[in-house]
Amino acid sequence: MSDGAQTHRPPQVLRGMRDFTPRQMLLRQRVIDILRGVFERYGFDPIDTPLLEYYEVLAGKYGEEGEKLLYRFVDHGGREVGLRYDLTVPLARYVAVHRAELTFPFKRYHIGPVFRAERPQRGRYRQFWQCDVDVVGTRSMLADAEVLSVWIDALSALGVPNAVIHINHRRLLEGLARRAGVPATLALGVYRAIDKLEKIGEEGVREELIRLGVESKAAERVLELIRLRGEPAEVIAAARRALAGDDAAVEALDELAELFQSLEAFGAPPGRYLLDLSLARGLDYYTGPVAEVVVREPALGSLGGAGRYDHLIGMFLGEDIPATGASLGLERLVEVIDEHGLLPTPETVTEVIVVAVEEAQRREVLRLARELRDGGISVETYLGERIDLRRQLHYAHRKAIPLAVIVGPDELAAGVLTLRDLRSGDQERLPRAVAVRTVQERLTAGRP
RNA sequence: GUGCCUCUAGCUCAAUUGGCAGAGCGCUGGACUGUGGAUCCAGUGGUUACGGGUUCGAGCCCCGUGAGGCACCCCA
Repeated sequence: MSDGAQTHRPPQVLRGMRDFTPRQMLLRQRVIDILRGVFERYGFDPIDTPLLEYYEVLAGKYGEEGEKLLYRFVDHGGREVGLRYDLTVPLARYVAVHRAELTFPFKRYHIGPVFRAERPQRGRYRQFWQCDVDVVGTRSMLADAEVLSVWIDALSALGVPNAVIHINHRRLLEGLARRAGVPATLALGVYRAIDKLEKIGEEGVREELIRLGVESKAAERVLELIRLRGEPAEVIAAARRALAGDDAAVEALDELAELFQSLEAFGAPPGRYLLDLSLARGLDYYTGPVAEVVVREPALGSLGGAGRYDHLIGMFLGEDIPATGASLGLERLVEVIDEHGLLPTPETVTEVIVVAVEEAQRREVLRLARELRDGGISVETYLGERIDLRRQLHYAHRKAIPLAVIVGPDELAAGVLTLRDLRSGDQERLPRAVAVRTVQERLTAGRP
């Protein structure tokens, strides 16, 4: 607050962070409500954790690239702290802290903001919300299948069109690199390269592999393998032939076979997911099946990432507790929903405004508002200084409030009300006694 | 984090080679004393993102900062 004279800046939000209008908040809340509903129908319970963690808790979990994106600073007590980068590492810390009181397998969902110091772009912010479900304490592929089934239910509950879940397995990826004869030191770069298959094509991947120092024969074998994609059973069979003899890879294929069987048993429609041997995923802590949900229109990259991380919790505990989970990005979901006009959202929560024609009806207006609120209706009365019917209706129109109840001297004398539908312009007179019921009827009638 | 592009009224955008900052929409008031959304009339609109430099003169040229966008990197 001292050098304000030199850098005069208009009031502004920080890069990559934003304000939300009432309309945006109403949409976000609706999306969250839908997700919560799906999560809870599977028996996931909510938890929350602090936005701030000891830096040490977050350090060394995300790989070199991820580490650079951590918000890190020293608090007034001299502690090294960091803003959480995802909800998975805080969960691991949570499990380590609360281990004794948890019932395993522990199923929780967690919805809240996370922070990454990236360069912002469309659908990419420095503060964004993740919506996670995780199962802690079991190696069963049933758990992996369940979180993906949650995804599928969530996406269909939101009406997101053409979202496809790409699934792969970390140890399959490793086997693939081994089989192709890629030296272990190059493996990470190889994963990164093949993950770009969709974006830069086979030719691009080949070039990048060569540039990394992979021999051209090895590069060719990698390309052959990642070309496999599609109907899980077929891809698994083909991969079994290609990777026969590699025990770790075969085991990964067994796990995937089990996962896909379970997924089918969960009732997941076949078109929504596929086995994609080119999917890599960057986060260091994944150890088993990994998945990503992508949507083509608009092209935002992925809407979510998922995977198994059997050693992460062990980093806090000294003893491994296996876990698997799936995460959805709220702002990217909202972006898709907006783009396609799914989930039409009102401008305001107000369902009806009660207006007085003259000062003399003000008390009656408040009394009526009370009754309507007691009937579960969202009601407002005009709070401006001047009672003026025109002004009040203009206000209601601007806020897109659907109904107006008008009380003037005539209505008061006759014990009736005027109910105006601002959407259609229709207007009716009704006895005071049926006000609440009629307003409720008109509200549900006008709703799609 | 690297590179490139952009920033003018609340919004969308104009402004000749450097020469008086404009329009539409919106907003406010009125025509309309019990009726929003239509029409008409009048009014309101600016530290040209911010700070500096060059120049007689900068929205325009130069430097820095901030924010947005695109690509890379990475990812939700």
